[in-house]
Amino acid sequence: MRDLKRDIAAQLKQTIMTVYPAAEGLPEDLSGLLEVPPDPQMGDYAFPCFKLSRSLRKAPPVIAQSLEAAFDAPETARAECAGGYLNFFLNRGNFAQSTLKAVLDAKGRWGAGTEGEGKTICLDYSSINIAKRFHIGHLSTTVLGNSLRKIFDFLGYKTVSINHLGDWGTQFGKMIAAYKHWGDKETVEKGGVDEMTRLYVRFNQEAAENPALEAEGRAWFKKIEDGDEEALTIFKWFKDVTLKDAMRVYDILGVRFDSYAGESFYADKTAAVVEELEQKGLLRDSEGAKIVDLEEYGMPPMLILKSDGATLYHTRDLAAALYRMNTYHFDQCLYVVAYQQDLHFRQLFKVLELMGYDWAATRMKHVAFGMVSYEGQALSTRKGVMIYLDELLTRAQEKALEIINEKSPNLPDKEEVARQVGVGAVVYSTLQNGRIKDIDFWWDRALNFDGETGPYVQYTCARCGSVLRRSGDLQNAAPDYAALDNDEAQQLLLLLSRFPEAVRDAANKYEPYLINRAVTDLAKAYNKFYYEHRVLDESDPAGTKARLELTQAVQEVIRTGLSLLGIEAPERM
RNA sequence: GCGCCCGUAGCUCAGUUGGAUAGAGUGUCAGACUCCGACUCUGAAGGUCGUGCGUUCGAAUCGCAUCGGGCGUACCA
Repeated sequence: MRDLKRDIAAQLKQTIMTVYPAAEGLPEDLSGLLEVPPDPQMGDYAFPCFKLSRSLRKAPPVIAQSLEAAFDAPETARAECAGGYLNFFLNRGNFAQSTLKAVLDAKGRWGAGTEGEGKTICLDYSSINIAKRFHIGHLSTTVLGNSLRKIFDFLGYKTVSINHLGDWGTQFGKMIAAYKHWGDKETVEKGGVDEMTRLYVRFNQEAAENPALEAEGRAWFKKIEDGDEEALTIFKWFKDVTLKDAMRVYDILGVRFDSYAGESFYADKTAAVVEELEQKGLLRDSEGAKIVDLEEYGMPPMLILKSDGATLYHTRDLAAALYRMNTYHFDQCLYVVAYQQDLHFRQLFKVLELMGYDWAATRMKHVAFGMVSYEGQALSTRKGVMIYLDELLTRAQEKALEIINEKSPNLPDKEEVARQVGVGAVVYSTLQNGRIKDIDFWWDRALNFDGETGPYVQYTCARCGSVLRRSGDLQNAAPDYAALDNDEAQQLLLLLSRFPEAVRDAANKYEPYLINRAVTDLAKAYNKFYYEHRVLDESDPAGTKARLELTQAVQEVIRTGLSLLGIEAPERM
């Protein structure tokens, strides 16, 4: 596509060089200096002349005036000075035509890119624990990671999505012991994760009175480590039951993984890491444990081996990082993990660096996000402060179905649409704000479908589809883009033209909410356009055709944006 | 104590590499729609951008200090 922003930047540069041949220090491409004015009435793009005033030793308004007089590119835009700003108003007809052509030619992939070709990104997200139920505390990592994977796919990267399962540790020995004492196969099969949790809770209760149980638990874990057949069979079965539960939620959300290599996968790969640390002289004895001292870098030491010689998650994470580099040769490895673990990752990356892996400093990123609480209280299964994901998703779908039954009783596939809308509402709200913000969960907020919500954006998309279905023969007319020479249509076109930038912004900052904003802005602008201008007008086929193209472009880009968030857009709702 | 993060409208949050009169949603109040989908649209009200000093032509944005809050701070993950 002809990039109008770049065109303006090029014309502007030429103008500056003509008027002020002595201008110095200008970048090759001025488009980075162009801004979007706060009010669309002021123009579509603006150049702040303050940037030139020092080197030219002239007042910004003077510069703006002389540039306005000399700027001559009517095909692209006209310039108008306002104080120290030079504002550009795009040539509306040309802008509409070129933007719509570009969007529609992209065939649903407007904003896609090839900048990631040949590059691999590992994304570590969701990373659930075995024998624990999927709850709202896991929502951010799952939804963020899924969206980031889609965004990087869209930009041509090869992505590897990894569910780094929490499936290693003494608690699994305890669970086996509990199972041997009080459990039976049928009850666990039927009760799933809940039953396993019950067994674990009972174990801890009884162990408080009967310390011998603790030793039993440790013994079972030792058996897992040593590859005992019975222990491994039960352990693997616990994993299968947990994953089966989780998979139900993943299916509803449309989330998938390329790898489920979790902590147990790295259990036999830690010895080599410890050996390597030893060889490189990084390991030190301290209070009976083995550590890497990081005092020089202002951090507490990283614990590698406990005083009993056992490994820790730190150790397994080191092994995992090296394994991933050797296996996938990643250009980036992202850890979508809550900010509580910030120190852990700073230590991890630093130790890798000290081991001589320079890539750790540049290619590994902790994509941190905020904490989830429930009505102001920290989540706690024990205290009953907990919302499970299947419950949330079920209630969201029920609410959606209720609204559908009321508003569109004759809709086909109501259940499927209710799933898309209900899940859309949950995912949308999770990706609505910067990821570092803490989230306090309230039911009424989670189930609100009015205002800036997923259903609102989905509704707008369906509304576009409805108009397009009704268009009939009007689709065959030749478009007259003068029909889009109004503020509402132009605002839409601007948002469409800026969508690719939003995708890249989201990728560079690991912030899907930027795409959320882009589609929301599009939906709002389309609803306003729709309200002010009738799309279908039998007496004006050419104008109608132009409005239909705009409608189709909006629908496609909203659908693209939603899919990058992990949200589906139903045809009708 | 030290480290990381956060502080913008009643509430939830945006605010681009510093740039024009600090914006949305929600809630409150008041309106619009004979019409392509009323899950729509418009308006009003609501602000010492935690506070202070500094840098700058210009600060919500950068620096320093300070107050408030969250998280972390070696044998859990």
